[in-house]
Amino acid sequence: MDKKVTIYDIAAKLNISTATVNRAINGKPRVSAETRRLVLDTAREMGFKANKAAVSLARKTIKIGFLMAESELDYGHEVLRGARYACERLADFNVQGDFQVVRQSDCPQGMIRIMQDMGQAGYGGIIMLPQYEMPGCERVIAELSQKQVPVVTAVSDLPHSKRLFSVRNNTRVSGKMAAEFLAMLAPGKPAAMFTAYKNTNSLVHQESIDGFLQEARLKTLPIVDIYENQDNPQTAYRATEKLLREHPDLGGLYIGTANSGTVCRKISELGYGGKIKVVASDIFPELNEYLRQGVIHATIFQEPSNIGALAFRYLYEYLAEGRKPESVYTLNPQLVLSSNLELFVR
Amino acid sequence: MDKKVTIYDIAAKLNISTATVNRAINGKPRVSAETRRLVLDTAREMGFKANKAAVSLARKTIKIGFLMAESELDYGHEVLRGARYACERLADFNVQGDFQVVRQSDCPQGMIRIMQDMGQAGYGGIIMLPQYEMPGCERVIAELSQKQVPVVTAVSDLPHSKRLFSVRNNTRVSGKMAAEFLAMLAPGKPAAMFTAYKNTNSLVHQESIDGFLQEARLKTLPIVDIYENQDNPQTAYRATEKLLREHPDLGGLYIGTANSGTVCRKISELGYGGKIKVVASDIFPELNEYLRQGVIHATIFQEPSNIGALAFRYLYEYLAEGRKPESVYTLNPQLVLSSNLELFVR
DNA sequence: CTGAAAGCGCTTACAG
DNA sequence: CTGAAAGCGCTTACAG
Repeated sequence: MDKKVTIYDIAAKLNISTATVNRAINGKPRVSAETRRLVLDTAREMGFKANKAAVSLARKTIKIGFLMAESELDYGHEVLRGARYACERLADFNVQGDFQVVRQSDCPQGMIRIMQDMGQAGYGGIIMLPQYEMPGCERVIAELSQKQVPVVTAVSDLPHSKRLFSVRNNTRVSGKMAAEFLAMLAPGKPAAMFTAYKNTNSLVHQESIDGFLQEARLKTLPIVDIYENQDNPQTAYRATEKLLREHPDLGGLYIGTANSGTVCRKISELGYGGKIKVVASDIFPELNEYLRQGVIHATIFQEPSNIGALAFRYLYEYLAEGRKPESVYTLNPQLVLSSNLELFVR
Repeated sequence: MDKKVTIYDIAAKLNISTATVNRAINGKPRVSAETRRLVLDTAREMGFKANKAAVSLARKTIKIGFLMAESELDYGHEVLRGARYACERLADFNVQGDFQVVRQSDCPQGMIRIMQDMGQAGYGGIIMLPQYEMPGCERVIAELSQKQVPVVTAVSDLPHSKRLFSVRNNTRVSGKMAAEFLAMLAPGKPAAMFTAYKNTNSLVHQESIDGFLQEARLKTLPIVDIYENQDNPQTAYRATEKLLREHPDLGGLYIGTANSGTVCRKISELGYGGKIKVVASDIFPELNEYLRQGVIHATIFQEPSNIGALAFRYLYEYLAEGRKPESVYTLNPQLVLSSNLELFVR
């Protein structure tokens, strides 16, 4: 077991102070280029790795901001909860989270202002959940990243901005799984999909549609239509009615939105329960009952709190440990049947 | 944001030294009962929580032993890899892992001796992968836990021993998922299962059988037989032949063992590929091909390296932070189709 | 039973 | 550009 190398060892070997070693290693100013090279080289030679516990103890607190718009959906709050949880777990490592839920009516201006303030106030980095329309956001992100205050997007993404990285669901794979599953249960029968928004710039929705269609083609599953329900129960309800009226011979349905419950209720009411194979999304109160009755055959789930937790944790690791991030982190969807549902409900 | 409370704050308030506060809080000897109560009470009042970074920096190294028998299966080595990985991630927190792979011929005596040595040598705790037959093991575990050297079981369990906790797969749910999936794909048709060992005291195997049968009953899936293949490709090969000979009308098969590849090969050879719905286990090289061809319809997977990683991490948290462990930690199985396989192969 | 002090491995003003 | 020293929040011999 090779004893761990400390900055003291490097300092001693080079006959310089630990302060200089520290500056050199962490890319801080006030070191001659020559000394820096020397330190860096011997550090590598000796296999030096800074001790994280010591670092976090000695440095000043890292502040991380978290910003989301208020929403009636549970989803965002789950993400927030995950971020808070990650923050608590890191509390002993000198990080502080500042979690802000901005009123819808204040978006995007209010959110942008808070981001700017955080940039002034010495925050280490910022996590934000972008909305569909966020004019002006790209610019603030660029300004902040110029100032070395990285911004991270979660849930949705602003791929053309200067955000450091994004954490979101792998909705493409969700779509593919849904199509493959329906092709197994109702091979060759016409199938349809519900999505929140068609033809928008919303990456995650577009990707789930793409994945669904792609896999359907591969499995020769005929897709009759893709319906939009705008994340709105009312619309979902009516869209379901329309779907079943237009396609009474429907074999499979993928509900790729937050409104699985509403859609299933309508399916049941119209007497289609069990006749159509249904893949839902997320986990919601009535799910167990629908699975038991055979109205739903599977649901595709990803823990939203993980998005928040990972965004927080990865940003921390970038800030505190200089970990080079991926551009996009995607979370894996899981196929949940009635027999493993118990593993996902607390 | 309430400032964090340190032992220094407690010491100052009570006009005693931090050394005494430390002893009181960590249940160390040499403190009067009275002082201890006082310290404990004010610590609670003030909301004191020891800073983990500082603790790990100051205390002496915790040594954790890891013991497994050599095996030709990849499985154990994946578990080992996971434990090593967890150890590396904790390296900055003053933990040291000692990973030992014992020759089969030396089991269980050799393993027991090493455990005893570790107990003498001041190890903080030990992780072991029990074999089916481990006479004498229970006794050593009892001795060690008496000496405050907790032993943890992974993969398999010794539920009647004094092990601190166990980390293993949730094979009951795996069995249930397999049955439910087969009931969906081939409703009412006769189904069978392969297991490694029937009628042994091996908990994980028995639980997967129980889960499979239980769910099959629920979904009225007729189970014609359960075949044993002893984790041996030869046996698996012959058992497959026997199965198909005895039940040419078979609708579904759950391969709940490490030999999915062998079984599928035989199924293909005998021309049953695609005619029987198959749920396999684990992820192995030919899997993708079998999924594509429709020989396998799904596989049930759990990252074996997670078992090692979690065993290490939870034991560390018990040792370093006094975290009270559960008795059993089970890992969730995932249903993998061809469309999400890419997420599981590196 | 209790305390003073050194030490864990870093970072950070401060002084030069 | 460089260094001496204090400090982060604990633990641990050592002395009393």
